[in-house]
Amino acid sequence: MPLCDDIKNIALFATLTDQQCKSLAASCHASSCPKGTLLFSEGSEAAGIYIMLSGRVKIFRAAPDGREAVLHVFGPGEPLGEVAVFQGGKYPASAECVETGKALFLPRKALREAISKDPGLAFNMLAALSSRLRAFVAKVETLTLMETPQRLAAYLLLASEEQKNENTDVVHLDVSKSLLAGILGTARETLSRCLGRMVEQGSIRLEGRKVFILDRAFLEELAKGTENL
Amino acid sequence: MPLCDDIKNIALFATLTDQQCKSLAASCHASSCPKGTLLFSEGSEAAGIYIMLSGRVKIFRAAPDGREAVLHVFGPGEPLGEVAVFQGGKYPASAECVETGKALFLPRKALREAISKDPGLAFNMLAALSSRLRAFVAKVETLTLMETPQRLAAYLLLASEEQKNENTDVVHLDVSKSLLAGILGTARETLSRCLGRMVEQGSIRLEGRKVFILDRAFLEELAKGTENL
DNA sequence: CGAGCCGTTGATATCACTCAAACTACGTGG
DNA sequence: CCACGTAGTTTGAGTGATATCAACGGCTCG
Repeated sequence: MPLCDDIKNIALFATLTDQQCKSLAASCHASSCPKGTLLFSEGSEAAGIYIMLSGRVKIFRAAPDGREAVLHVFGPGEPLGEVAVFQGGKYPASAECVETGKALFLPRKALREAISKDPGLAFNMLAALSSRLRAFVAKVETLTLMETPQRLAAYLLLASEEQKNENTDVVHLDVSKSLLAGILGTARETLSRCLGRMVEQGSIRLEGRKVFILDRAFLEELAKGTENL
Repeated sequence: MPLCDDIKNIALFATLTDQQCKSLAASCHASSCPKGTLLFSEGSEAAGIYIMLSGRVKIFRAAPDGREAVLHVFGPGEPLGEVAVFQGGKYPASAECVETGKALFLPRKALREAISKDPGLAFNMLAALSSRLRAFVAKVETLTLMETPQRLAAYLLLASEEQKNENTDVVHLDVSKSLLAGILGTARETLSRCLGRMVEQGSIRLEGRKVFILDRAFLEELAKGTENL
């Protein structure tokens, strides 16, 4: 069972025994997701959760006029759609693949059974939701009290934290600039202008999707609101 | 034990047996919270969760310049601070009492033990966090794609839904207008102006903290973005 | 080669924040 | 009973930032 190995590599299921993994593997299935695939849409009945094995998904809410609010971008190992399994029964947002990959689907019944049998899994799930909540807290904070340049600076610094495997000051944007604009809650044009001003001001250098941080201190001041662009 | 009765009335603990309630009651304690009390502040080490028995608390993040982003306002029966119990160990935001009342404190260890013993409680907790996440999804959506008048209209309609015990079209604001401005992610002045325009336009009537909805259809159109103020 | 997506730049208008001031309601203490 | 302080609220005027509309160049992919 190749699925079994996939499951063991998911942080959420790290505490499970081989036996439990097999049992889970029996009720779930993997499918390939070309870019553009809609995994589920807001308001639709929730059949279960998805976990990306590869590729990338954006979670968003769409307005009638076509604009959308990006809530998260999830990569491999991250579960999506759990909220609907535990409350309400319907997905609160839509999920669309933005980078071709594979997704694992796990029916809600199987997940609930696994949780009720294993308190460890319950705690992992609680921790996952909690960390999601933390992300939202940060998002609401930036949306409410920061303006676009500050949000952008904060994003770049955070991304460089996460990518500190390479100890240089290079951040590789793992999303398109359009999507990044969505993540920051602004328009493509505004993001473009902000980046332009940062380059002009000398705090960063741009090279495609690579961002070279030239003046980290300045970005930090900017994120704190001490400085202006 | 009066605490035991209090615990049974909390939705989160509805599934617990009398025995389990007693055990929980033994490890928690209630305290009075005058308006202005800071229950905890962001970044501080989390000792456990609080559950309001009466009164009201606002959860917020503060910026260095004194402005703040209001994340939630919780009333009786709602737990706060759970995120830190399951992940990270530190509170992600601050909690301040905005209406004098009483709060129950439950140490994290006691909560974790209770959850590991009772899958039902684990599911209740997962449901509570999930519904919190739904609230955040809605909040991020309004912050990202709506402007203040639309957010206000959406808030009024939602509040009138929740207060449909009285079948009239009267919404009683349970928070001060300043706090409401914080909840909507805007400035006091802007909120004041928006309300003024609504009154002028004829869709609502104001009387202290009471809002009379005169033209519900208009507010609905406004919230959808179809109409303007 | 054309279609479509991505990214940039410019011009314009509008919204909302900031600063500033007055006005209410409420409770306290003289 | 009134003067006073505080907290809450409203209004005005000015300014800055961002969304929107529009046009253009680059890129990939069929």
